[in-house]
Amino acid sequence: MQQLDALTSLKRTFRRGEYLYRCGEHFQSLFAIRTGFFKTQVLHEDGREQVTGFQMPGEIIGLDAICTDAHTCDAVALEDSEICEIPFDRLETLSRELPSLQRHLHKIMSREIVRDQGIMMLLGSMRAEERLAAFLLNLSQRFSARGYSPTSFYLRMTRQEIGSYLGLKLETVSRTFSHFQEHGLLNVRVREVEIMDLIRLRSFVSHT
Amino acid sequence: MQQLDALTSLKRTFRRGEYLYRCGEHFQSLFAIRTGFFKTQVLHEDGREQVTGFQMPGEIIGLDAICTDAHTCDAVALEDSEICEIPFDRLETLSRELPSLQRHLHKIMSREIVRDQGIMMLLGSMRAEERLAAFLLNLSQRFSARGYSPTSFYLRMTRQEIGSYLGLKLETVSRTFSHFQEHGLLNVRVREVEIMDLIRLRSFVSHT
DNA sequence: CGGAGAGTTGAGAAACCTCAAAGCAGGTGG
DNA sequence: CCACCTGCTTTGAGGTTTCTCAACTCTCCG
Repeated sequence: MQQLDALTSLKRTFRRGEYLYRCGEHFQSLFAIRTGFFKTQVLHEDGREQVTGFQMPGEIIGLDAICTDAHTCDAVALEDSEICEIPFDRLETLSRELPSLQRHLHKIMSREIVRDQGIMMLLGSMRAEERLAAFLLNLSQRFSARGYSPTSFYLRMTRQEIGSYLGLKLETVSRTFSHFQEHGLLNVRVREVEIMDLIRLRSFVSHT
Repeated sequence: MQQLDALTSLKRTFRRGEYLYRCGEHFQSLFAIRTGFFKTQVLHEDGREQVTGFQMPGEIIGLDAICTDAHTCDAVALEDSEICEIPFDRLETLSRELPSLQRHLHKIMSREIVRDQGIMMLLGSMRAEERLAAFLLNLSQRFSARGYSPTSFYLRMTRQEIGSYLGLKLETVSRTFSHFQEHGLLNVRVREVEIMDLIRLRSFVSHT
């Protein structure tokens, strides 16, 4: 347990807009978010960007870098944040001694794979309304799990970042928000979202 | 080493169309493909399917199931295949004793995460021609790495399966193949593909 | 030789994107 | 403390890509 504490004792803070790491940098540590909000993104050579995820407190980032010892994406703070740095070689050493830690690490990596499958589903076979509904429900569920309101929250990311994540243009995201509002599903005031009809929003994702 | 051999001694064969596992089944083992070809797919409740990957010899499948002890997708043989079953609890036990095995496992899981990121990029920000070009180049590279021709190969999957993987309809896949052929990039005869201009095909993905 | 599944091609419709203009909000410097 | 500036958001109109529906062809088996 002392060892576990030691493993998570390295804390650092980041201002909004600061990079936690950049694509290509040498990999040494995973990062656990304590407070704040991050995005991860892959940049294509021609300037196109793909946001690959939005991370909240309690989530681990950097797993993609293990396979090549170099980060394969950027991680950027979307608001002032605090993270724990977890040196990966020490995590591996410790997980050889603690089977429960080993299993936990494997589950975290596996969960990331499952999360990515869900995004593939979203990008590959849903239309704009379904994608945005799925996105909002995912945020709702994650805020809820952290003790915040599942129906009322503040978006830390721009329309363009949402669009990049969902494979849509920012105008389409904006229009879809307006569309949901017209139909009484949401109240949106720029980044402040209030879900008015969670049930109907869910039905968008599962059947329509 | 004896232990490693024991770990991979469970072999099974599958006929084309047979399921290696199905979504929801209890998770016990990872599977290493020895010969053959598989696809993995997620089925949505309303019948939509999303192909999440095509797997070749040497690749490991089942990693998604670790996090919940249940498979989150189906794995189906696309041709007669042979696999090694790797009981996961024994793999974990052994990897606690062999740091190099532990590291290897982590790299495999991380590589899967990176692969998924690449697909997100593809689905989120590429158009049909770019997607198909990227897909073909990926196959080319993987066949090449296994000692087969990088320019001439047989597709084990249907147009619909390619389309599902790439987030396109089968007609669009078919048209895009024809389009590539008209422009002298490929020769396609149904499932037999010959890449005529690898360079130009690459330029499709990186810049156009 | 016949049937079933897979693939190709065409025409029209729908979804989404592009370009453009205008409105808003938040931060900064005077 | 206010005015301005910048970046973000909204909304509209028209264009493009991809989808849908349909017909036809091909290939592989039995």
